Amino acid sequence: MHSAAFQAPCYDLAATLDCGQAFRWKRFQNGWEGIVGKRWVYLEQQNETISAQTIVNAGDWLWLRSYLQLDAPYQEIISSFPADDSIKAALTHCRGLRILKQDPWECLATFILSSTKQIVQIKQIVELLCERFGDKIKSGSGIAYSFPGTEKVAQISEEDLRACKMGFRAPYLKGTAEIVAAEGLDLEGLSLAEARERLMTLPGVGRKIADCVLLFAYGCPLAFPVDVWVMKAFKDLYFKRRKLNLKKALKFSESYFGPYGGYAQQYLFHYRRTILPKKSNG
DNA sequence: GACCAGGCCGAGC
DNA sequence: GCTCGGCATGGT
Repeated sequence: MHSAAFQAPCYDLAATLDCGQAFRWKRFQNGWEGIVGKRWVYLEQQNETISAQTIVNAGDWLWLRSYLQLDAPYQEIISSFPADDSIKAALTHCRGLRILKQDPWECLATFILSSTKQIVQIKQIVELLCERFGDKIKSGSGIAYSFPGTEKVAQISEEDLRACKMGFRAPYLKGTAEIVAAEGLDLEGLSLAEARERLMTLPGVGRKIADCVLLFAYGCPLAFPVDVWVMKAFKDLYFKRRKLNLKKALKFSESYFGPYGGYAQQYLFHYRRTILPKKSNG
């Protein structure tokens, strides 16, 4: 076992790992187990410290610092939000919620699988895909599985993919895997709009999924995924007596929330999904 | 059983 | 440009 400890002030590890931006973390012992790249990792938080354990040599741990975004300018981020009552409430509800920096292919693939699925189901589909087609990895509880790469997924038959319960998303995943295996996924040097446009050429990838990938894997803090929960949050909090459609929501998302809008999005998403539904779901 | 889920795509206006 | 139905499957 290899261990390390990291200072992590204002970091809510549980909220961050379980808020629906990543789908492979599981509660384990007093913390969380997951796979980052080809490594199994156990994470545990105690106050302002996050401790980590791996089975294989963890090297300099920079891969984990990057994944957890431990060096993100958190105070700068949250103080850049508009100071309205809705943002304040969302911040109070989940202070310390962070945005991870995931592997681009895994993020892209899992969000292709996410459309019109509940988060618990997305996790099940991803787990099946990894168990059947990922590489075996030693874990703290026995065996875990890596996320299968583009070449691997491109080789799987649509039938076998559907058997992982992904339904109509199977040809999208396979098609995107084929393209990314051949062409890569390098968005270096592209503007946000160009990167989004490029991602949206892939099968099964529209505006929402493109923005998820840009926010959760490429570190673009202006990407702002608008999904059903964000629409509900906007209606409840910002468009109470006004009509709202997707186009208006996108315009509002781009103009109102500032340079770290994507972070604000995640706070509103988590707030609306975990607190407000108990009051009303319309 | 009805309704909905971190949507996208193609057809028809 | 827009709206709308279809798409698989399982949770609530």
